[in-house]
Amino acid sequence: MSAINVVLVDDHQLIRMGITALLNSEKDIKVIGEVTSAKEVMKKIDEELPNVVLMDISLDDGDGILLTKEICKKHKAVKVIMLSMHVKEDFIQRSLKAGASGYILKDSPKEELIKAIKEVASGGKYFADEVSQLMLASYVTKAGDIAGKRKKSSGLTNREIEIIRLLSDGLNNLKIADELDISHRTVDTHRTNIMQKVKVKNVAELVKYAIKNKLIEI
Amino acid sequence: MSAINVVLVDDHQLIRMGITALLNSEKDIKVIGEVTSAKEVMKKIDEELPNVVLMDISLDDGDGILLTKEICKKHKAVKVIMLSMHVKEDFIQRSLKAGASGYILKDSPKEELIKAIKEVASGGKYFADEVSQLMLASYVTKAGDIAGKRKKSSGLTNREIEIIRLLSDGLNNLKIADELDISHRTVDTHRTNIMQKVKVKNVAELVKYAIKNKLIEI
DNA sequence: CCATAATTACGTGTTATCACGTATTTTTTT
DNA sequence: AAAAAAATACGTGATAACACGTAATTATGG
Repeated sequence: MSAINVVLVDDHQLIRMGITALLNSEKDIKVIGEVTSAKEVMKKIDEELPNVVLMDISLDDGDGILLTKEICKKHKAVKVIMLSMHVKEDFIQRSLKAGASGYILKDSPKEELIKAIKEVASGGKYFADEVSQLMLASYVTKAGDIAGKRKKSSGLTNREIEIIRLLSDGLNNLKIADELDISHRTVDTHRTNIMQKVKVKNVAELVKYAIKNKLIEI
Repeated sequence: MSAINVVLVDDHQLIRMGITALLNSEKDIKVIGEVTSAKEVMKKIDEELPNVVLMDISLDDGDGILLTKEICKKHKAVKVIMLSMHVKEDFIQRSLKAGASGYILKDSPKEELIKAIKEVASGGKYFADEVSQLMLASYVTKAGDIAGKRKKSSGLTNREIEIIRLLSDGLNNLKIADELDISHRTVDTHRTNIMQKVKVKNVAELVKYAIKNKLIEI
């Protein structure tokens, strides 16, 4: 069989080198491209059309999850595995929703990474043990519905939280509208409602609110 | 000249592989040992007596800073460079106090790591640009003198940092102008320069930058 | 004392934000 | 099925942000 072609997206040089070194020792896997910033991702994917993308979830200049969504929408055959530092329920959910086929941790043993790539390349899914465990626990309690909990504590709706995240990532109304496939006027409405609800009066304060309440990571 | 002997302390497999791969391409530097957990560190250092220790600041089963303190006390000739994921002021301060000779980030370019090792091995000190910048910003307000030592790090001016803080607090140009007793057009100029310097394109990203670099607290 | 950096300030124009609204459709809950 | 909540969308208008500039004063370091 031919080797699995992998494109690596991570802004951490050491991580990139580590993964490349690790994967190069596998003869069935070939790293055909490395991307260091969000804005170069789509171009690279379009060019290389890899079998698997290893996607860092937190890029300096963007959001790995949004990129994943884009990739999955555009190229159905390209499978994405998220690479994350921590086990965060929220991130896992959003990643899956975006279309990721796997979720592993940066301190996973090398065997796990290789297994994940092979599994995903052949159409399957793979999640790190810690992640599977969390998903199971979450499923058992209430079918993974953390939204309900947050609703009570903050009064924000899911959509509003989604928009806070995008706003905090520096997207303007038009780009958010584009992302969510709604009118920019709707985004404006959400924004107004959000500002009122969390009692802030501009984006700067909203970003701080989002960080404080762990809606986003920095 | 003989090679610089390095011992690597990090519990992340990918990071260890990355660094080793990177350093192996340098003929003046030799990785003579890798340690994955805190409790093995001292034994390894005692045995190998390396020139430089690359120390992950956050180990699963211990504290890289405490280990650094121990190493520096016991072996004056062994220099320690901290490896950190983020720019955290208190980590930097504690590391310096513990006796570290350098502080670099895991997403530093490879040249920086090599430069740091060589500099430190020859008795000097080395800090990543982002770290120097923070030290500058932080100590300039206090009585510190470190500002003068590494000032050429392409950083922000005092006024610009002041304005970032006010922007991040949610003040608009007019209020900042009022606060600082200058024209709002001047604030606009500062804002433009800041955005260009830190390479962000709106307030949301600027706030995150400020938090990341500890210019403000949340 | 001279060069450079820092701080100050303004002109002009485009685009985005924010603050009021109103209002329909869809989803969820009771 | 009815009520409530959430998500959708638009009108209008004032204000602010952002992107180009240019350019004159301070400080400050060599």
